[in-house]
Amino acid sequence: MHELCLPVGIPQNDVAILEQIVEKSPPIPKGSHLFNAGDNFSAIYVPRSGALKTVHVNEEGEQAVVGFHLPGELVGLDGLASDRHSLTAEALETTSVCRVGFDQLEAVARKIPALQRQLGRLMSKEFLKAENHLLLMGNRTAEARLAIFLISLSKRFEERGFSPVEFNLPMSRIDIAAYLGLASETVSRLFTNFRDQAMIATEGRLVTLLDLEQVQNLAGESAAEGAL
Amino acid sequence: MHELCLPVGIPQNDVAILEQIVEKSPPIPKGSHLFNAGDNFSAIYVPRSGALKTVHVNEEGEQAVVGFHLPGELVGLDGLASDRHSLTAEALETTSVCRVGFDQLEAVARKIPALQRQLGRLMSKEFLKAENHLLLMGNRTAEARLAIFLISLSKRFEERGFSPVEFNLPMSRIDIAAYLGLASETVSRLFTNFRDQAMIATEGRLVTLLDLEQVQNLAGESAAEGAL
DNA sequence: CGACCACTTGATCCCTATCAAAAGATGTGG
DNA sequence: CCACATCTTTTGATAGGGATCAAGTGGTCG
Repeated sequence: MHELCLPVGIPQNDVAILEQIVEKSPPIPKGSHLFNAGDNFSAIYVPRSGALKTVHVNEEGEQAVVGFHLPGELVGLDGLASDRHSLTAEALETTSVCRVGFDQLEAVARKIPALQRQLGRLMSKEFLKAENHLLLMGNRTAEARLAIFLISLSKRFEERGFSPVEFNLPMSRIDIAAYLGLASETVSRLFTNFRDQAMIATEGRLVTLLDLEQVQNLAGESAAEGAL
Repeated sequence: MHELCLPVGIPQNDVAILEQIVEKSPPIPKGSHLFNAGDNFSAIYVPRSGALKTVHVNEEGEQAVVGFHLPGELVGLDGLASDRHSLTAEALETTSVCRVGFDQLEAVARKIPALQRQLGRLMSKEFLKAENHLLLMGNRTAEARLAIFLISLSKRFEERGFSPVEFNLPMSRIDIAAYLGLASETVSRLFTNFRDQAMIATEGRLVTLLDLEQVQNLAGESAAEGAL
């Protein structure tokens, strides 16, 4: 599915039509921006390889990470409400994306009711992600936040055919901290703790989950819920 | 606009059509549920009077407040992704709502492209609200959170033709705390502090903003952003 | 090779949760 | 209409989790 740059659950017979409006862009380098807050909203994107983060930068320059986007995951719907992006999307590593012009997508969707509904579902899913993120930030210990984060990543990698127990984090500790609402020092310390308890092994950004059950314990039952 | 049970920006000529699919339900009493997490998703709602909160109740029974919904504000889109509601909507006081069957809304939208786009915008706006809530919870002091909350409420009341400086909170301190990710004691103390500094006056749930500028200072510039 | 980040680890402090208790509210049934 | 039960709100005391400040190490890129 994500080879076709289409995130999820599109009926087979509609794929051909969609393929026509998908543009494959050249890879963008690490650190560069796919779009910036304030840019006109013209398209949604799906990474084919690499990874993105979406961030909100406030007036004081602090940046809050709103989401991470692995291959096959949607980016860019934040611009739909006002025709301008409210977030900035930045490549965490060299990343190639598929671009789907929104006007064209709407035109196609108008002809195919099933696709129209899928589009609505897709938006709603983005909403649920934000909601889950919210629940993560509200009233959980730093330990639980990181545990939930690791489990969420594990699931997402697994869904994409990668190992759920050993993966490379595309993002820095600083980004993780900004995503979880913590200080980067705290995140670093937690990784150390988890390692000392033999729950995980780390080597730089390579993470191995050694005792998944224990991680899930720390995460609470909430880990069973939807992927972040 | 909210007299017609339609939240925002619907072109005049489409209103007549929409009126046909809007059902006005009898008022529901305080504490009762408009829908529960797990319920089938069949409609979206707009309060005409009263107020609602949407909550996520986890396995341990703790409840996180995801949003408050004043008259004219949309409720229920959380169910779209999976055809089941992920949240519970509870009346904070006696509340009457308009119900818009989603199948019917989709059918109408299919005939009117402009409406289709509005619907997308509406969903995206819900997404932005969640995102703002997220930024609120991440890395802000309790003081700043409450200040932002008060300013957001002020704006929303103003948009509905009520006084922006004196209003009755429909929700308890406990609900506010659960929304802001704080303990209810902390919220109570903050109200006291704000009152002691002559920023606000309170009498139970009646709040008067005495020094809006100072409240905005505490909130940081972020208060200038979108309504929560 | 040097400058600049990312990361780790340590020490300290402060904000806010938690525990406790009392004083309003609110609502119910007799 | 009052009395009792229950919930909300306030205020106090205490403790702890995580932020902050600081310094050193390691990795990366120009």
